Amino acid sequence: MNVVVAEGDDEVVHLEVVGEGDDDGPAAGTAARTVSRDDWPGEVARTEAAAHLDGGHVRWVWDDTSRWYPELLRAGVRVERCHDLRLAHTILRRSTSSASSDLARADPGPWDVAPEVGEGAEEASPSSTPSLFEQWEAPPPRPERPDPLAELALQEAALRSAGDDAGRLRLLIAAESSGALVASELQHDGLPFRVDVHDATLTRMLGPRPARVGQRPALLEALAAQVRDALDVPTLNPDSQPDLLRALRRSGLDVTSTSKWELQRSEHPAVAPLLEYKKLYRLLSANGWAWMDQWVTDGRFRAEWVPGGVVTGRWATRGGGALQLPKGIRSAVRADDGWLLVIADAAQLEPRILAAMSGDDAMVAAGARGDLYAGLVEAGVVDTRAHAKVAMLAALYGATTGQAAMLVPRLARAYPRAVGLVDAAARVGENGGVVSTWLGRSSVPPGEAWHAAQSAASAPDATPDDERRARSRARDWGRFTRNFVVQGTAAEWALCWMAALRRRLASLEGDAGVPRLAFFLHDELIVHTPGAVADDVAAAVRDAGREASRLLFGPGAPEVPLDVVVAEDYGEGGDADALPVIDDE
DNA sequence: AAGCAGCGCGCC
DNA sequence: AAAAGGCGCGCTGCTT
Repeated sequence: MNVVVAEGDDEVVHLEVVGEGDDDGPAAGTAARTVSRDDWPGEVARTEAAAHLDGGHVRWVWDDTSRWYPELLRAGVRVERCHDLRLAHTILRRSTSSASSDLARADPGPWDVAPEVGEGAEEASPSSTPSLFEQWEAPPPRPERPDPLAELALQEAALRSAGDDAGRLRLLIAAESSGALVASELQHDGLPFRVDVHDATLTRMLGPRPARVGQRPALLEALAAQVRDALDVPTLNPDSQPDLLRALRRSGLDVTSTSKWELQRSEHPAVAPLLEYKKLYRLLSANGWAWMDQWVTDGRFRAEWVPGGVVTGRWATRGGGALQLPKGIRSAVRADDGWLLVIADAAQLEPRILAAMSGDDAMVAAGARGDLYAGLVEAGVVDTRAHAKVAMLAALYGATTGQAAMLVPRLARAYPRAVGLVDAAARVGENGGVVSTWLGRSSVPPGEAWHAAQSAASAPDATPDDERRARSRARDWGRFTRNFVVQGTAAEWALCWMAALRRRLASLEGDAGVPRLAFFLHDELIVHTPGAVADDVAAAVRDAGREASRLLFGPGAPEVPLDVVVAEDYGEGGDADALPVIDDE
């Protein structure tokens, strides 16, 4: 049963019950209802409960999960399933599988706008002066009230037009929508974060919190003084890149930037304190006391999670830098008393996804015993694990120089199907084409500037510079599409994993409470759980991983090994293969 | 004063 | 002397 949620005005919500659905019969008492805004969470809860009594399911169809679900969560109401029309629209509009549908061919409309920022977002501010672009172009589409029922019908038609690909697209949309529910829940529930532990870390690393904002903590100030001494510039502000670069060069360092990798190659007494200064400065500016005050409330770190925020289908976040939580401060992520964290990581996900989607049985076999990189060594493809990793990542990202130049061809000989798949995706991109993930999320075509560069190079009066630029842009886009198919399919696996886990967690309620997803990071997740059911959660995490592989690749799908740790804090450890590659032979 | 580009670096 | 995909974010210093 679908219930289409449409806004009436500020006071009321229209609910249109639609019997249509994949596996549900017609709904009893199909009807439209209008409920007051205050009553609607209760109405949602009653509808869910009634459906479950019948052994059925409700799918809430709404324009934008982030607009409706937060207020349900605040009222203590959770839903099992939804269909997020905006996210589905983006997928269907771009997918080459539904390119001939009315939905894909229509002019951009209200469903093509970016999501609103934040809960109860502020009204759009009237822009002061229209840009030149806005003056010349037609005005942007009127913010007419989108009609969810009409959009749902368009989406159903688009899915029907996809023929054999419809099943995969339906799975993708279901997973994307489930992800939207998770995203709202993650923001609502938050990640348990101990400010006392974090403050202790900051104090140990930086010195006590300065009394004044903008004042350097003591240890940072001491390092700044060492840098000034070593460079003999008493007034140097090490935070200013231009000033710092000038001072470095005056002191005889042969550097063209102030970046870490370049400094590390220089021998000078200023280098060590400067690198330490930069490290601590980063900690202070990105995750210092101000960050903690702003983003940690009531013992929870809360970020805004943005499903589909990356073109490949990965999530983005807004605020707090949730996807960049440095390893060094993760010990502050601690379970509540009596609770535990279940921390799970899909090992070497992207290479395994590539092996599975390309049907490269040899590469699947190399990963079957656990460590895929070790498997490459055992198979005699490369001589060391480090080389295996460099070769694999080079194939995924399109590196062509350095060690990759030697290693990738060996990989291609051993695994022609896998390497062939990403090479083919790269060629499509180099030619300005569009590629798609396993479930059918398609890449956006290159923009106007890209085509302009290509035309310039093929013009009769093209200079060698034009040609070089065009080739470079083409290769750039090829690396993007090369990676898109794998990164995007890995994101689909992760969405399915999370959706399958979410369903399992709902049935694991213990006396002390319900285990909740608390964090998600591309191929890694954290569940905050009552200690008594932590082992059940760990098992559910593994089961969900197997389900994700089956959903994407069918019954014989290769397994993605999971590192699952039950712990009190997020602490040290984690993925041993985290990027970037350190290429010191 | 506010917006933006580039840099640098954190994460996967 | 850089290199290979996707991001977010804070900072400086420039422009408007």
